[in-house]
Amino acid sequence: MNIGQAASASGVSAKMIRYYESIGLIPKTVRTESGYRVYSHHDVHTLRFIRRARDLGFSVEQIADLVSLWRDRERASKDVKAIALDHVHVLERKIRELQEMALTLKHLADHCHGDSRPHCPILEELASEDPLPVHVKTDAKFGALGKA
Amino acid sequence: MNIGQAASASGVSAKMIRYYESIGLIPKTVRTESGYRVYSHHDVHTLRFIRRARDLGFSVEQIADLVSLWRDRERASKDVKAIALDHVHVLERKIRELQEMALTLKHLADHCHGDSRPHCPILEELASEDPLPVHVKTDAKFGALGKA
DNA sequence: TCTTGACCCTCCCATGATTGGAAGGTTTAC
DNA sequence: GTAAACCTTCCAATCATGGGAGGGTCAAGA
Repeated sequence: MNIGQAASASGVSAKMIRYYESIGLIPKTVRTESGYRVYSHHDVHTLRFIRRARDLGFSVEQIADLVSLWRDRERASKDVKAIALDHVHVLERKIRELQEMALTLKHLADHCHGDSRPHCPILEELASEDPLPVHVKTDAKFGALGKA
Repeated sequence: MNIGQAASASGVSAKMIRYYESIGLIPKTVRTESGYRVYSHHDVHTLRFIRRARDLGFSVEQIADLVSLWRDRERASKDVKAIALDHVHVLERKIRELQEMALTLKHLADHCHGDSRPHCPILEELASEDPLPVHVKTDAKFGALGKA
């Protein structure tokens, strides 16, 4: 199977498959004489595993750990669970941060007439010297939240 | 005021101040003879405005719009409100995505004994050929959610 | 057999916001 | 006068992903 077929069978783009190979998340494949990468159904299975883990928001680093646990028949399930729960906590923290932002903003927007006049509590609040009301005390690292 | 003082007064790092200048979010400042940037209290006020908007998760592009509306005494408040509400919707979508991920993961973790034995429903689910249960149907773009 | 289009290859670049560092000049306080 | 604490510019890295250029390969049809 060529990379394109492996890509559509796994849901991981050809670009990403090459990238995963380059960073060592997946091993280097066999190549044809002319240099084309060749994939087996087993490889596709692994790629699908990776894609599912990505869909759950795991980082590539965590996925590497999960894949190696997956391959390890002697693994302890607590090791897997620890990674999963750790990630749950990260997700929950992000969720809380976003909720605080959304709540604060909604509150501000509620108080803005939203008409053609210039008066606007949203801008006033942003321009204020006082601490932002309730909710907001952001971990600024979170920044603009990935790309839209 | 030097850039370091402006940074600590505004909460925006010197690095970021230079960056904001380089991308045109803030205008180029006056310089001393020796090339040091000089900031006024007014500049610091603007930087603080920017920082607050960042804390609420606005992108630099949106902040540019907000700053120009802020400066515009003839602005219509509906323009500001539109940006804010648009952002609220983006936030809410992200929140929903993360909640789906967290819920799915928690569900899987709940069914994992987390002991020293290898059996693990989390890995089984990731390795499964079937669609992920409930919750998950991710906008993969969201990926690893910024940096930990 | 030749051509064409659909593949594949490897590089490099860009994203967004931010931090880090190197190499070098300036200011300040002792 | 010197050392520390600033400042300057430029370059690189982060993380996962996509885009594209420039070039080779393969399969199907004329």
